[in-house]
Amino acid sequence: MSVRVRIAPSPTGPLHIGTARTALFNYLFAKRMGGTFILRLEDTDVARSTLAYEQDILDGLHWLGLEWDEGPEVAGLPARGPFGPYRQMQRLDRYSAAAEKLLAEDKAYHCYCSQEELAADKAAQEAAHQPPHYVGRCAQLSPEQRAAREAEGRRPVVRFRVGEGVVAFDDIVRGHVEIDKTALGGDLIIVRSDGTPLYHFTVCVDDTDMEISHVIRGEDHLSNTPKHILLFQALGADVPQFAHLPLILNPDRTKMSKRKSQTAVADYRAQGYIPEAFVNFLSLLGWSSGTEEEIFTLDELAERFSLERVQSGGAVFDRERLEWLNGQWIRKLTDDELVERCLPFLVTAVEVAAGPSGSSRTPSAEDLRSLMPMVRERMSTLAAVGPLLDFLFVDQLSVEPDLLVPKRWDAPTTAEALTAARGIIAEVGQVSFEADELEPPLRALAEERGWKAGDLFMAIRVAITGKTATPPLFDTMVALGYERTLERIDAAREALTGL
RNA sequence: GCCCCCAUCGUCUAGAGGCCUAGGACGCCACCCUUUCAAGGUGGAGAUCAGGGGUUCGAAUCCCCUUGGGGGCACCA
Repeated sequence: MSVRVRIAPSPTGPLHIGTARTALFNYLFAKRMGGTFILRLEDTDVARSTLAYEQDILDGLHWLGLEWDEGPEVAGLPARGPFGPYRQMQRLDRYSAAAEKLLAEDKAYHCYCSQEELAADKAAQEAAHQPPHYVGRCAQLSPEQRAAREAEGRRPVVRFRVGEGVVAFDDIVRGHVEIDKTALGGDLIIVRSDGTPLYHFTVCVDDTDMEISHVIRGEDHLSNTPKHILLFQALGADVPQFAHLPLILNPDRTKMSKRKSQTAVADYRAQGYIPEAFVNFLSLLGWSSGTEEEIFTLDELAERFSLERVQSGGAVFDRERLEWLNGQWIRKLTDDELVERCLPFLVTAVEVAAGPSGSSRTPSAEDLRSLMPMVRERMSTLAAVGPLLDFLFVDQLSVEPDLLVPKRWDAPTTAEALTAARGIIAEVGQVSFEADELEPPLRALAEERGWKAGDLFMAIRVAITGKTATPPLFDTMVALGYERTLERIDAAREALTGL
């Protein structure tokens, strides 16, 4: 039996962390088992589905490297796979055929209950402390009764007969699960009164048609699984294997949500997280290799993954850990790769630093390439290049005057030190402006005047960068250039006289 | 309310009866390196394995109960 798994996102919002993790685990399982990974778009909620969301989801999956083997036509690319269409709105005839079949076999029936009747039932059940369920008012209507309701102009929904008893299944991650049918809420609606099918039904029809062998999804679907099993059986289909993954949680241990966490994959991407780290991080939410290694590429994960090693308790999304992993992965990239990925972040950071009226030079790939060695181990996200280098490209540096004076110093000392340092720097620059040439004479100056070298360097650092945390000072001076280094020191001296 | 699931350091986890006086990682603290910030190195604090009963010569590991947490109960997906 071949392994066929799917990810079935609904384009009613941007790609969510939880969907991405589910996609990843399905992908890894398929790769590991030599199976097929399928993408199916569940777009039957026409009111909330948009093309923009669909594009965001597709972009996100591509970004993560989760290429699907079968899927719909998207953005000009043709559909792939023999089980299409892979878009639910193109499968409506399949659902109505399946519904007709269930109706014909009396496994489903037309229900004419109004929203008001249903609401009243629910209220009564609540008052009686009973679980909400459909009372079965239309379960045994005679042809005459049906005709009477039709005559009133009522449009029926299709309800699936749930019956009595217990549904049991063996979940790959949770083990044996049994749920009594009375907990299912009564006969469930599979087709709306407007004729459009509902989620639980479409999933089962599609999974059957697409010969899905394993349904790997979030734990929030565990309670729905009996409904699906019943539907599969009624459809005369083989019931797939189920594996319910632990939920990804907010810090307060509730299901991860937009309200309490950042849930859109695109937002992390925009903040400079890289896919290698993101995939690695996601893989560790609910799964572990069983060894003490934890840095893995997508391919390495695919070699090691198994559903048996999936955790059953929920996992809090820990941003600090993601950030650490991101830094690890950034340091693994080559300079060229890093330059390519960082450049857009640097460019916008420079624009922001220059301000709406300020002028600046737009950094090039060559610029960044030469600066890479001094920043790469200082970045945990791509966006971190910004504050590390933006001051090199803005024409007018704005420095907080108070910052100019090192902690142990006062303004006159600082001015004096900058003046002395300027002289030395100017002198060195006459011959060759290099980091190795600058450091010894400046250290000598500090010694001579009885200053701590660190204080002197800090004064210069702030003067030329406007910041107290920067890449190594002498490299920074060289990167800035002789002229501009002196200009900025002069500007700082001037600013100091005002203090 | 009803049903289901879950439960090891703050967080992610290792652990499938003796190897556990519970291991690793993130974070935190200290020290080293050091011109700042990082990175790196070393060390440390941090979990009576939710609690209580069993089973067993022996339990974090098996069973039961309690407690706590979460999820699901739509003409949403």
